[in-house]
Amino acid sequence: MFLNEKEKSMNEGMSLKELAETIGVSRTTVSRVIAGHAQKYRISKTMEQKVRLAAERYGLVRNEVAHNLRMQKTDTVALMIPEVDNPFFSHLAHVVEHRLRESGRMVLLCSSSEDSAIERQVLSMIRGRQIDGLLVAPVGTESTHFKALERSPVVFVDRYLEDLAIPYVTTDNRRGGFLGAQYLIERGHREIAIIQGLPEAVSNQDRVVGISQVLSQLDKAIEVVGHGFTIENGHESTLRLLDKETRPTAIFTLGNQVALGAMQAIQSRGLRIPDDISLISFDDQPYFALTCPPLTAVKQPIDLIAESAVQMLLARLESSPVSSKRIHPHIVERKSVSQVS
Amino acid sequence: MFLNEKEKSMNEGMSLKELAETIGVSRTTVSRVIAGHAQKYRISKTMEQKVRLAAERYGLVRNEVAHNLRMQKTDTVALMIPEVDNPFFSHLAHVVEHRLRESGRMVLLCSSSEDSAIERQVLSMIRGRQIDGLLVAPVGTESTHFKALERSPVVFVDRYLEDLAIPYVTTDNRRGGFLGAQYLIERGHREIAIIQGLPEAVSNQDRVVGISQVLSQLDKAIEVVGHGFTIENGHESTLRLLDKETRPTAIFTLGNQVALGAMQAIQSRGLRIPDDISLISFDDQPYFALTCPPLTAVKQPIDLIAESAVQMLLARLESSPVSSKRIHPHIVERKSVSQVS
DNA sequence: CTAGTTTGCGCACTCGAGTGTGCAATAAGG
DNA sequence: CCTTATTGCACACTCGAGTGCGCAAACTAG
Repeated sequence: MFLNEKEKSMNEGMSLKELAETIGVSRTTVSRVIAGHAQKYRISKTMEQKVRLAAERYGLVRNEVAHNLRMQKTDTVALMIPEVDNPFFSHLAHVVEHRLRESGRMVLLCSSSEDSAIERQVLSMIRGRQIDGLLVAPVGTESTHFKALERSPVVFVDRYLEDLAIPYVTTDNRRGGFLGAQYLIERGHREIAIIQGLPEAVSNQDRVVGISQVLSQLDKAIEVVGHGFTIENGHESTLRLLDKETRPTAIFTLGNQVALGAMQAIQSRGLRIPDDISLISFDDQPYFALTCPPLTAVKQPIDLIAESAVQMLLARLESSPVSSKRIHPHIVERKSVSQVS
Repeated sequence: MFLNEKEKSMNEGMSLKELAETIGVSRTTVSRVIAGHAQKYRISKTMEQKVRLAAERYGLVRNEVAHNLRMQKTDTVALMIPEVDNPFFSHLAHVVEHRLRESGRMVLLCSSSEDSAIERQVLSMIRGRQIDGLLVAPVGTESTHFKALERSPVVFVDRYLEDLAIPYVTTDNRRGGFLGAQYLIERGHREIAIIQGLPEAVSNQDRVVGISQVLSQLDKAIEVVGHGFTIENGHESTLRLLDKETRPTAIFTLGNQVALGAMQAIQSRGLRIPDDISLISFDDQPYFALTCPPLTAVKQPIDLIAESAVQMLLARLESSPVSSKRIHPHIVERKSVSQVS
């Protein structure tokens, strides 16, 4: 597009090659002036001005594809996340896009739909596209298809694969799990149910580990149910929990969408939060302050995670050494957890 | 990346050129086999098999940049939206990415941050990148920088510029505004305040027009305040409304984030919805069902909008004729609007 | 006015893949 | 067995921009 119009006459869009022809100089010269190498290649001031003016006048638009081929880079970074429409990831994408644009790069948006097969498919689609780097939240724990990328500028974000030499930025999920569980324990809860997101996701696993560290001190075995960072999972898992003979006194959901589903389910059963049952969730979102009741949550500093990940990737692009980061979450206390006597 | 490793020995990633050299045939032949043109160019079955096997064995990865240069297309579509982290747009992006991937294309994610200057900057960044098409929700009403794209495969989504010959898919915002206002009127509301999103956005303007059609029948002049599809705008505008001597009996917010801010503000003043004041919002979101109280909203069929836009773009890529679409919204009734006597 | 230096610019190559055409080797026909 | 058709493959070009190097013209110096 953009260049296949017939009306070349209008001042929009003329390739470097065409411009060279219209002003009657070689492409070489134009290329050098545009690249700012005029001095280096001893282009006369006169000629330089001539080219500059013409570029301005005719609206020079360099063919980036050709440029990319020659330069062996594309100023493009791929961002692969499980679902764009999970607020956690959409915010992440927002910050990433913003920061990368500031650095003159563009973002290729890839979604794995939490499906390892799609992840592999997408990976093969971006292979060969000569992207400069990759930011990815891997779906599962399978590391084979990332193995070949260990020496490439890749940074894991939110999730990671420990057995690979690929740096990552993530919430300290164990600590988050720990904090959340502790919060419940301190308020007298003993019958605590965990509704997890995707069991395969490392972030999820770490959250569960953190929670276990607290709950294992109790006699009770921890109950972890559910499958998927979705509203549906939250809804169905909660219904199942509520139907049991001994209902938990508190539910800890491990994802913002899961919490939404849980709330729906609890309300649909005519129960009240936190009077009848308490609810706390991992991953705080703005609207948690407005739900009924406002939800207490373990907040992940998404902006910080996203910016660190971009910084790290930019560092890797310059071959600077980087080291993985776990960022501390904290509890945002609202009104969804009651004190149990 | 992906190819700059030294260990070519491992079966990951060998370019067409390299593969040709390793099996001792010309690149031409490999290229033709891979492109499926074996028959057309009379490549022998034997040779074809040989190439196919080698491709499989060595893990052929074609250099897409070179391919793109030669083919004058990139199988990439740019999606330019104001903010990725507005749930409306993140869902839109989700569907778009999904559908385009199914068609073998990738998505270049661009954000304009509701800023016309950034929009222009981004537009110039994708110019020359030889993208196949563009899906865009334009920021304002300025059409000059899109003028040059009239004959290119561009589709406006959610917002549009009527004076350009560029097709669009959008909610029928006038009708949505009409429905929402009518809903309030029918329930006895007369003092209605509108908190708009961005006044420059066509979608917003149309909503206001639709509302006016209903409210102009009343004696009252319509009160439209606010600026921006943000939580902050919702919050501040609402506070200002609440501080007036005659408080409106109902507020109609023209964006999902605006509604969130409005709720916060109302609650912070110790007022209750819908007893003290009613609230209805444009653009329904899943969590609206869980707020306190559940919010009544004018729902836009985002999936339908996104899919239509993609369909339309794919049609344009095949030079099929397309015509713009306005999709009907409808009211999702919940509990945030009271009957006023 | 000539020898040497500097300045200014463009040729011809590169990046990696796709394609029209030509040239051998083989097969078919008489 | 020789001619003609057919098959099989690769040369050399293309896409558009970047770059080493060389060759003229202009300038300086002797």
